[in-house]
Amino acid sequence: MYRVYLSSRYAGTVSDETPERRPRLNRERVLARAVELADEIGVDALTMRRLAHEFDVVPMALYKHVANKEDLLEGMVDTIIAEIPPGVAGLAWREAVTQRIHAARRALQRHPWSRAVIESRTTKTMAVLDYLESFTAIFLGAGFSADLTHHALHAIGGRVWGFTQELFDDSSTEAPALPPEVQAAQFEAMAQRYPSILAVATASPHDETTIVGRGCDDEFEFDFALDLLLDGIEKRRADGWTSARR
Amino acid sequence: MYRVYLSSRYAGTVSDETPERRPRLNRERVLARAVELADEIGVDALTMRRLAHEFDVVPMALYKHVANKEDLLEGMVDTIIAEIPPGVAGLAWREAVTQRIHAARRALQRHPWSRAVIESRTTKTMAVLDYLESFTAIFLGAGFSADLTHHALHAIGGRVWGFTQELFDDSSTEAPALPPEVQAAQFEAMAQRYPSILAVATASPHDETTIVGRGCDDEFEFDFALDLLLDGIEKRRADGWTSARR
DNA sequence: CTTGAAAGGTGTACGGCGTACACTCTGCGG
DNA sequence: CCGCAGAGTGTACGCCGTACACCTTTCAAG
Repeated sequence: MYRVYLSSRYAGTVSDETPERRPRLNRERVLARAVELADEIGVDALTMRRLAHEFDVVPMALYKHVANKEDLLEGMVDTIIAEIPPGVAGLAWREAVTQRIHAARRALQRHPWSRAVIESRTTKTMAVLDYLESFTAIFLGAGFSADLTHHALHAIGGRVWGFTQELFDDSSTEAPALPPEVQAAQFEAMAQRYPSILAVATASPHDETTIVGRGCDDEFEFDFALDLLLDGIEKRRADGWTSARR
Repeated sequence: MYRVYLSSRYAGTVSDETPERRPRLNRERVLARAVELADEIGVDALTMRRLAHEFDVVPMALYKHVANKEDLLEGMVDTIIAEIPPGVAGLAWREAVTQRIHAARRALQRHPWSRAVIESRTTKTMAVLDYLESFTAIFLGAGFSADLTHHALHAIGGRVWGFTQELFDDSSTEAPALPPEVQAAQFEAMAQRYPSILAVATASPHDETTIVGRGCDDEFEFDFALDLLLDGIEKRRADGWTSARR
């Protein structure tokens, strides 16, 4: 019985010479593996049991390193936010903002679950606040009033993380190859009921330079919207906008 | 035994005269009660079991009316989208868009869970597409190119529903009255580490016309951001913007 | 080297979830 | 009156997060 228990604590090797003891868990290793696992199987499939299994450990073992699942997710967010490279100094505010947002976007896009998790967390961790602080400082440092900065940040919203506020979820998996006559019928019904949507949806692949069949270019959509917002913010600032008389 | 089974199918009355048979369930009643219940207890607490309990019915009874929980949520979304009043005709495009968005916002704000549920659904229901069609038609009808309309819709994104892309969750419940010296210490630490955030966060209550202590005005933030976007869209259109050379 | 406490890992168990499946009962058109 | 489709029931399964008591390992102080 003692042997059995011990053997369960050794890694894959069956021979008991040079048993190669499995390293202990710690919060960092738990979080790092959780992030990887969420990347692989999706955050919904990430359960305490599944994660524990990755370490050949019983589920409750994780609770020595994270308080509960909420704490795990919070720690995962902190982990990936730490991957955002720091901003470069000496840029004009608009370049600084754009650069920072794109850096965040690149980092967080590696983890498709980040948007849902970040947005569903209500309490902000220090890592989050640090990023937001660096972001806010850009505006104030460029001479923006606290008032305008406040509203600008609200307007940019989740885009500070590089998130798009998606409307159509284009990344969805397509329906698996319906027979052509059914597809044609669907298209016809669509054209009848949703002529405007159809006109718009089929517009973008018509550009001669674009690869045919390609849907929307996320990056382009993102930059388009961000430019709109920054244009507006710049103009409000030049006009000396203030919210005082509201 | 027969009596027992029967009695369980009668409403509150104990006397068995004029037994007042409980009306049968149907999809509409299930969805309507689900919406109410989600409003009351939050969508996370809305479970098949809890909802069934509302009807004094066994959980599996619901499955005669909805395919599964996903279908339930989808139906709930359709139900509240149906509450959005139709647009009024004959407005200039910008007024039409603003009016439509505010109508959606008013309708959906009555259901705080709507944002999370709508955004986490990947497949669009007919009600969703109908709304989007009416929205798209405004732009095309005003002479926007399909190209610009496409990108404009992406830029507006979730704001077509009146959603704000929140950054700070101001609606969170405050920490329950810490001792004042702890609060002061926290404030001091905050001021040290997050000076910019603090400056911005405390800026808005300083307006002389605002009620002191009031946080951000959601409605104002929303309109501010929407104006920014519509300004930009209007300008792109006036400039004959096109995405061709990208 | 011994020891003892802190920290890491185990095992069992509970209550909750969505829902599959087989059933009983009800209402209604013939 | 019958029979049948559809409504509602009851039981059960496999997941989930995690409380609690326990055992084992580690490591610094004696």
